[in-house]
Amino acid sequence: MNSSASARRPKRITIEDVAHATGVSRQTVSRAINDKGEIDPATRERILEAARTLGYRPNRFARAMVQQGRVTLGLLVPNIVNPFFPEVAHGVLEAAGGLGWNVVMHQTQATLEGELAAIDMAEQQTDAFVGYLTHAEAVYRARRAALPFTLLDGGNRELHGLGANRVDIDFRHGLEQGLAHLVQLGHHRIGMLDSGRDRTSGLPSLRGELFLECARALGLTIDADWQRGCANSVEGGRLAMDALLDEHPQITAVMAYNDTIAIGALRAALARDLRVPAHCAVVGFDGLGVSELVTPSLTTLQVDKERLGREAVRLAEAVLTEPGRPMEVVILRPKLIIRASTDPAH
Amino acid sequence: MNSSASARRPKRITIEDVAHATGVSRQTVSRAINDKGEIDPATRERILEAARTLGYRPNRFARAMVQQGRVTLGLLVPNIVNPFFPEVAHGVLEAAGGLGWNVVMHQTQATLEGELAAIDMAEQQTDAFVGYLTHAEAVYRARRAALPFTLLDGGNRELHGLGANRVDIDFRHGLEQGLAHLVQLGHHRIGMLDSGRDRTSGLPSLRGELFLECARALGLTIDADWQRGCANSVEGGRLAMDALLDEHPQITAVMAYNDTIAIGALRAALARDLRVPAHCAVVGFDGLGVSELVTPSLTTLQVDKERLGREAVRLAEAVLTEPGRPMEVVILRPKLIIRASTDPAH
DNA sequence: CTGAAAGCGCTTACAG
DNA sequence: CTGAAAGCGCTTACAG
Repeated sequence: MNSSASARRPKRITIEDVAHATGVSRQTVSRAINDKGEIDPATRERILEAARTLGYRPNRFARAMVQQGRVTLGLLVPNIVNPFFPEVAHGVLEAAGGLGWNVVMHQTQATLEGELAAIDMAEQQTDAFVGYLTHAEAVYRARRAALPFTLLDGGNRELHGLGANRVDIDFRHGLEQGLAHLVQLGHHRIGMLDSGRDRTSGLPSLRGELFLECARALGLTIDADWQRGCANSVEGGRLAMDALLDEHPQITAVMAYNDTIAIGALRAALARDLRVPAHCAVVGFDGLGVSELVTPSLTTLQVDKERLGREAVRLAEAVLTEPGRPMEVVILRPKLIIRASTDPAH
Repeated sequence: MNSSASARRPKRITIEDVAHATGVSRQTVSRAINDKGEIDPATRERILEAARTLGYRPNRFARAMVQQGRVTLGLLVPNIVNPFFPEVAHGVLEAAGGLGWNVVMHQTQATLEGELAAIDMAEQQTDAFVGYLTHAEAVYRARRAALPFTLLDGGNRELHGLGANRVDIDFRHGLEQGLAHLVQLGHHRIGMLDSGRDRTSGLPSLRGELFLECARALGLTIDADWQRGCANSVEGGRLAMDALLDEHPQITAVMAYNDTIAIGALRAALARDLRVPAHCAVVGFDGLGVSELVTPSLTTLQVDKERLGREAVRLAEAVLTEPGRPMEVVILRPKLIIRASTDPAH
């Protein structure tokens, strides 16, 4: 009789309990709780009082089932502490809030297990999700879940063929602008601090590849050695920049995979008493808030991260409204922000 | 017959529809969907196929009602873009994830309306919430909601008497350490860049008040004019520091309300060709990641923001498990991190 | 102003 | 291996 389940769960207080305690029916309690009219103020007070003392809270699932519950959106980010993602999250939260949607957030750490776990949660608890998936297997799982989702582009090539709604960043256009800016300033020996993520395969990242293409299109000759993978951190950028300058002192400018790595590059240059940009110019990517606060301030390709989030929600809303809808890809162009790390006049 | 409600909502596909389409009963469909045993593999496939083509997804509210749904925790932050809060959120997400809880996030903008709206959402959609409430009225609403919650300390004095579970920051201990550090370096004319938030009342903030108390305890004489309110931004700190240095050039060090304001102070000093720390030392508060990246790097009182989040979840879990539980206040001590903005040897 | 009935969409025993 | 019954905790018409 006293099963372990009933022993553990203290048996939740229901509307029935309040009804009993007050000597009225369930729906009279419902009227009081939901502040409907058509109820005697005195009994209303009596019921509310009883509900309070019993600690009654309506079961939100039961309520949601009969009314129709609010839409809940899952948001998957690798890690909210990485300063790129709070801005994306902000855009998502604002847009979702405007629709009256709830947002439940999951961190995936960009690992396969993390992504699969987040998808499983999303499948159970949400109506759709948006966010970053870095493993093709995770995308397959998401599709099998028959749950509408919108992918945000982390620059992972493999995911492009997978036919999901996406919000992409136009990395090529960003790199073109950055390189053209450097060329205009007279640089032609330009290195790149690439992400290390894809380097296990021995290949440059998508951004790294586009860098080479754009450089060629501008008539630059880039030695293969001038492009180095590094860990995605300030320290990673510092180490890679240090090695790059050791080996190839003729380089006069570097483009970084992102601002975090670029800040590491600034540190390496300054630690060797190299002047930035006089001896070596540095360009970042992403336009994090911190890029404006470091010394020298960082020239960067600013991505509208809030808009990224807003567009993702817009696509999610579109799919939810119109299930058969053809796939849509939104492409956002980064904007070149010129600062002191390339422009001495800044 | 074609009411506007039914016209708008396309009528959701239910388990019954799948059962009809396949010619089996509801619970056979349930078995197939939930991958239970005791089902003929062939019918299972047939059902799954039909479910896919019909676009069937189990109603999560119905399911949650009969099983017992996962706990959902509300997380209220002023704004996720402010770099203090992602770390708190990270702690919350990690701790909640460990309990198998979902987290739904709300931004309040620290306005009364924002906080009330978030509480209303939390009341409907969650089992408990944690986060920042800056208005006493919002705390009253939260208590009336009979929903367990844990407040995180934003330094708002008014909220301390309200008898809610809290995780506080020991501002006094932090300021003591910061001031003692400055005194040890030989500073005795020390200014403070205070928050502007509470200055409408003409009073210093809680942190500002504690600053004065600690300074007195150390035998320092602080002119009332040396303490200035400012907007909570880099620019706010810059403007206030500029004015402070104009009016009181004898000041040799400043403590800031937080790192953001301190970074503004650094900028103001450097713009006047004052050397930091030789001409003026600067101490921040919070220990944001950016404090390490600016030049000079910023001495600060580091708050363990992730732990803040974890403790909040722990308290929420405790209240949920043991409803009658006495109030608990956890107090976290900031840690002095000495860097170049005070220590020339750094 | 209040209550009896029906139903929201599922799952969980229990028969067969 | 499959189905008829009961029930999860609410709200929404509908009577009275």
